[in-house]
Amino acid sequence: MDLQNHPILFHIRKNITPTAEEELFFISLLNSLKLKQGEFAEKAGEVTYNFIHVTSGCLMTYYTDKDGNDQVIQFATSGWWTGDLHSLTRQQPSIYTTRALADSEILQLPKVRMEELLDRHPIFERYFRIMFQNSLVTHQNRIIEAFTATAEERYHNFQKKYPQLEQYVPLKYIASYLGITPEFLSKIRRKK
Amino acid sequence: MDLQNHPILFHIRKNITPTAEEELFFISLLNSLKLKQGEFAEKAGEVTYNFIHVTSGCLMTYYTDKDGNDQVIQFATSGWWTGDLHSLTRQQPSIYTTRALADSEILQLPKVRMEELLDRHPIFERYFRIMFQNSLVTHQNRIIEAFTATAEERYHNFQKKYPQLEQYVPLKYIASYLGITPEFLSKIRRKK
DNA sequence: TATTTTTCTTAACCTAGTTCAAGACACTTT
DNA sequence: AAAGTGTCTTGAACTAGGTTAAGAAAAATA
Repeated sequence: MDLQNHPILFHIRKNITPTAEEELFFISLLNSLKLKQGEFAEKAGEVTYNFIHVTSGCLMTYYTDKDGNDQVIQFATSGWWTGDLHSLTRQQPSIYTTRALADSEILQLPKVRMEELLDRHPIFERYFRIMFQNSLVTHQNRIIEAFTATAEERYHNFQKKYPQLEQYVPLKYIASYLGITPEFLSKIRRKK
Repeated sequence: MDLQNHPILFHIRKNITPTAEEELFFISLLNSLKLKQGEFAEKAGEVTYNFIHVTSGCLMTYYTDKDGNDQVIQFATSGWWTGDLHSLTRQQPSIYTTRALADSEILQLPKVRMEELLDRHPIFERYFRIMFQNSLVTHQNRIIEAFTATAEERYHNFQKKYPQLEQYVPLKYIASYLGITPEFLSKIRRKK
């Protein structure tokens, strides 16, 4: 896809109005990448620190605990940002893994380049501030949901939020996202 | 407390380096307020949209669902920001309530003034971007914890994270924060 | 000091969700 | 077509945590 005319620019222009030069600089920092289903964009333990924008397809970001259990943090469909904020903030290896659930196109913004961007063109601070602020609302809602809704309610909310995902995402990842076992998700499905 | 020399300025200077004029302007937007234990800083349904910085004491922010159940989202001790991001972002009445758990001193930054601040002095975008980014890490950890840890583990993590809170926060709010009933928290406590 | 109100604990019973183990279904690959 | 592999379902037994209701302790008020 042509980077000079990439959909991400339209998203940016909804929130801020950079100059042509600033846009060009931003674009120059990005790695454009195609992932096949199952491929990794970022692996836990590595020190890559990319911030990732999903152009098309779908990625998931998950955390693996000491017992080897995966906990899916989020699904990122087109137009979303994802990545390991934790390691982006501190100087530590990534604790999350980001992986393609379908053939996907992504843009990678490496940590150091993001810092470069924000130092040189502080106008982008606003863009990321708004993005983080919105993301925080989503996360707060997820916390409320986790504590107050039943597994069945969470499942129906998931279906509303990601209408087409269920068709190609293996059930075990959906179950993980919902915080239940695959077996129990199977039982919920049967009831319908 | 003297606003010109307020601890919040030291926190700001750790992240950005505003001019004296910018600092003064920021300070001029803040309402300084003392709350007695039990008093409200923000009530659900109202249209105040304050962003709140806790100078001393402790506040909690909670969500009340249609059945009248409270879900505590976070405790904010000194140095923290809190408030209703949801209504801060959209033009809707607040869905969260923020209340003092102990006598507290706070700074209120009304939504419209925050916008004014960011428009006039974009350097503060960076300050809030960093703040939201850090907050997001905290929220992500809480989601992982909610789904992977047992109630007992969450309780012990809570004790580590907020060492002195348990002494003056009513058990029902701690239970709510942990996503369990007060009765079950009582059972967990007995085991020790 | 007595009284009322709120907070916390205990116990008996109940349920949402887990664990384990067996099959069923859908795929590739041969 | 057979055989192998991964994904999904089903069921029986179990456990973490909820519900209800009663009482104990503590704090507020008279």
